[in-house]
Amino acid sequence: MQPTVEDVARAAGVSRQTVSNVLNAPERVRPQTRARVEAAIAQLGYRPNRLAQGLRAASSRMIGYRIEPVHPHALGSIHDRFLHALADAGRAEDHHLLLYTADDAEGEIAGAVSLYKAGAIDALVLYGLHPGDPRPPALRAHGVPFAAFGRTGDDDGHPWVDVDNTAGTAAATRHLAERGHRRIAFAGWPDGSAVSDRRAEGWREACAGLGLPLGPHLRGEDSLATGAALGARLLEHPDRPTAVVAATDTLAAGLLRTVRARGAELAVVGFDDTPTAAALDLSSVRQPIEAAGRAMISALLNPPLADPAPADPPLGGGPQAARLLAPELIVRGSSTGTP
Amino acid sequence: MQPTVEDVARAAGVSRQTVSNVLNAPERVRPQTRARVEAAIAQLGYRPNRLAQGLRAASSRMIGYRIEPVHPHALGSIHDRFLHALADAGRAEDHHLLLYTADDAEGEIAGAVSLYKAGAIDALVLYGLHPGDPRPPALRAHGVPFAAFGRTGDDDGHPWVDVDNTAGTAAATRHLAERGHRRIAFAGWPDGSAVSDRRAEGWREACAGLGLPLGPHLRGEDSLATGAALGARLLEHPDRPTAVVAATDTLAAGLLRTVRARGAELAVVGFDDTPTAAALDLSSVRQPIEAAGRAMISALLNPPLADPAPADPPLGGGPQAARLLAPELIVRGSSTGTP
DNA sequence: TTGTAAGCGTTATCAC
DNA sequence: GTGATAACGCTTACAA
Repeated sequence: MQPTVEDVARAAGVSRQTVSNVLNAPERVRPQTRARVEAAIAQLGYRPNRLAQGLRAASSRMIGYRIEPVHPHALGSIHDRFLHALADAGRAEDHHLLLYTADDAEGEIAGAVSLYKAGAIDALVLYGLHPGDPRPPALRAHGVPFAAFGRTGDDDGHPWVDVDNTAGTAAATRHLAERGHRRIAFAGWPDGSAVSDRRAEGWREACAGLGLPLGPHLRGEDSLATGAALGARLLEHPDRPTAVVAATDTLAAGLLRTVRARGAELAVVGFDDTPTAAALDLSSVRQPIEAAGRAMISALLNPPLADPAPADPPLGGGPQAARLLAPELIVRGSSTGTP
Repeated sequence: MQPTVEDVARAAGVSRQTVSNVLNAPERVRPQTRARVEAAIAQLGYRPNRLAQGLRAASSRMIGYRIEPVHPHALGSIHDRFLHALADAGRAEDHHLLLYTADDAEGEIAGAVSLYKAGAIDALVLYGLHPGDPRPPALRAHGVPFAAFGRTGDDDGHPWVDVDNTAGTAAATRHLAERGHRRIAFAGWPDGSAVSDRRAEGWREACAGLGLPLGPHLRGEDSLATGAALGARLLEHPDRPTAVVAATDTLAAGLLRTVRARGAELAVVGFDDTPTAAALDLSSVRQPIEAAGRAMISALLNPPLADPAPADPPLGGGPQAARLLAPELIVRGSSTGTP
């Protein structure tokens, strides 16, 4: 059994509430008394019980996070970096992450709502958002506070943080142009993926800004095999590019495999700077995940959660701008040959 | 505000305790009454408050887990698989993971003790154990229950689960021998790493069992660059091997880079089956992490935590045996050429 | 400044 | 089978 306020009070020769005051409103306690209480706390190794605090305060100081199964195709991900960043940012605010699993988005919602209603979590962190994502509206309907890492396109009702994907591929494209490449392709996922679209947009805009013709825009699912196949298509393309920007490291790794297997010359830049990128000597765009984690926690704990006054001016504007974080290009050997 | 037992009781026209009985001892309640209460629960969306339950039961149903910063050298890791497995195994038992961060082992201990004393966690999961690891004795001294994934060599006082590293490299070695290799090297970390030692042992024993001469045993820190350097040493070795078993995928990837850059022939098998292994077409030994996660949770929640009777027979023997899990060799292109 | 009293939501005990 | 009472550990009015 752990010591309680009562034990501390007895040891210090004061009442239970004085101990509480020492912890929560020290200025109200005579220094001498305070010192005695603090000595007792230290000596007994007393820690306030978080469950009791939470029950009283109606706040568990826990943030829910659904951990997804590791996708077998994708090469390592930045997910573990994100999780660590989140946990670390929470530490400063005395909040912790509560991990849970679910089989699908529906189960994720049900699990989150259940944890919230049970008072196990105060809020939720969502990631991997996509257009039409069912989670934000569902959580909103159930009154579960949350912040999102990524956007769905309909993000006005909740705090979010995102990485400026467009800026990332634009930087990659400019880097390639600086190395002398004039014909730069892009490899992304199919159709309506908002992330891939934004990354393609950065490439397109950068090419336009530089006065370069637009190279081929290839699409395929995010796997190594697809990347390799796209590489073959690129090398056999009638209008063969000398460089390619890929929407992910996985695709880039596939491209690179084909390129290297054939001894061909094709500069490649990936996205995410996964550990695999370093292993393959692949240039890649690195997301500022640590900053994103801090921004998420801050978004969750500061205005939205603390003061949900209904008639206040909407969030937008100032703070929102700081939530779009700029990525950084990491240059390696895969993009530094000459065309 | 969420509904409470009281609300449910009022809605069902019974008393608070009857509601509690419906949840915790349904057989004691007349079916008719029970149905009425259950309807009220469903209609109100009532969920028992976990904080209140925890306070009452002196158990938070939370398991602490320190998430370490991502090691920048290592290629992806199996850590995210482990974490998911753990969280998923906990779900079945209605337990959740509480993530926390720390700067070093000392901070990890302090954090864990603090969380435990605060009633925020019931127990801890440790991983990355090494001989002389300060954590088990410290936690034991503070009375914090824990289970370890991995062994320190002095593991009698706590539940643990480990992967049979020796069996893994032995399987890799036999696989290479079957492909016709007669001279097989090993690349591991330096000195007293228990894990590397066990992996080297599997290779050594398998070679002996097969009547093969022992190839060179190289050592270096776990990085890509080191792997690449070891690869060069191997290719220039006076007694050049035709295959090598590496203690990690990171070392294997480095070896492979040198091998492929020089167009040399050297079969390589890694360890961990990280996503990078698939990317590099690298054969690798895959740890049964999902099973390990389940075993950890089970070790934590079943005998040790539920019934810490002091004078009982020690754990050893039967259950212990099942805690050493057999890995699986995943064969890919890096080891299927002929010597 | 310090102490008294009440309540957060749950469950176990014990009468009825 | 059901209902009143108490207790888990903490905090916050409020009174001394």
